[in-house]
Amino acid sequence: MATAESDRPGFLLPLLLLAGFRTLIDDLHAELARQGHPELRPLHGFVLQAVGSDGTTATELGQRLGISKQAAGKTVDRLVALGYLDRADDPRDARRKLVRMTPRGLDGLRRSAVVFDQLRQRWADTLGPERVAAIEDDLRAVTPANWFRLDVPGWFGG
Amino acid sequence: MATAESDRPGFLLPLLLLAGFRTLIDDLHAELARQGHPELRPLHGFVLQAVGSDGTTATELGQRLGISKQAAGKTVDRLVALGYLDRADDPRDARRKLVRMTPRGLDGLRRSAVVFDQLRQRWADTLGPERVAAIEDDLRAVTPANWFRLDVPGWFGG
DNA sequence: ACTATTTGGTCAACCACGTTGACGATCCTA
DNA sequence: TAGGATCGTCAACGTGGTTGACCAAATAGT
Repeated sequence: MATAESDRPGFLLPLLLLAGFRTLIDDLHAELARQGHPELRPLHGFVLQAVGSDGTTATELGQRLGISKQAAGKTVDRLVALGYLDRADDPRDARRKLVRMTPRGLDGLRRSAVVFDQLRQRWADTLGPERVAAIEDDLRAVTPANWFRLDVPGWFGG
Repeated sequence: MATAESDRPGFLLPLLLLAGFRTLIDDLHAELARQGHPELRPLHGFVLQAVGSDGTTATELGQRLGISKQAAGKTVDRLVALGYLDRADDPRDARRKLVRMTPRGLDGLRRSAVVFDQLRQRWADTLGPERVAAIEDDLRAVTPANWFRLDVPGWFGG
């Protein structure tokens, strides 16, 4: 039974959306730690996703993530130190440094995708697949398109 | 027309939830800035909410927000500096410092609530009220209960 | 071909928001 | 009254952002 409209102050909606997001992220994080990636921070999966199997540069990564090239560079530094990414010179442009995924990075990304799929399935088991799909459709309808294309200003927070 | 299940990789769901959250928060933020509260950071509204009209202490605030008392203290520092909160000695316990909302803080909190209600209404205009309610019901069902009671570890992120 | 501009990466300083550890001061309890 | 718990704060640190400055390399314009 749905609660009456008057019982739903507006501040609950953002809180629930945040709760949903963080629940998924925390579960992912815990599962990745169990699967041999304890150093992978929650947002790193999205960074790996943004790097992609073709690799990128720090500047381009920054644009995709909607953050400055300096911030992207620092994030790359950390993931390089953790062994998830590496840097290589671009033979065709001596200014550019290609950022590519290492095998470990690829493993982390693949596992992230698998776990996310499992978590979504768990929601579907609880709510029914059509309601999960409805949430996705609805959120797509009320959020700017660039959000789910990953080129959004500040999607990291901050 | 809903997209087929196979078209919905799991990583889209958290992204859409985050997009929904940040869209609301950004819109709130922009509107609050327009209404005379440009310094209010997106999360400050939740802090004011947690302080409440009765006031609290830093330690208790930390428990409500699921962060350390030190972090809560620093957040209070900032909001005091901005004129949204003030501190007073507790006459019955010299260790405690009562954190209370100033008139400006109360104004910010009230406006936040109004704007959030308006934003929720805007979603209802687009999606239909029953689908917004369904999103809320569904998210309640798949997230731990403490989330929407505001006493959750690390709901700030980080 | 040689300047002038743009672009890519990095350094430095800074800020917001969190963490842990330590430590007085105060309160409560045995 | 001694011992322990609690409150606030200080300090050091980590992470994830920001701006500004700057050099080197590529590109565009004359």
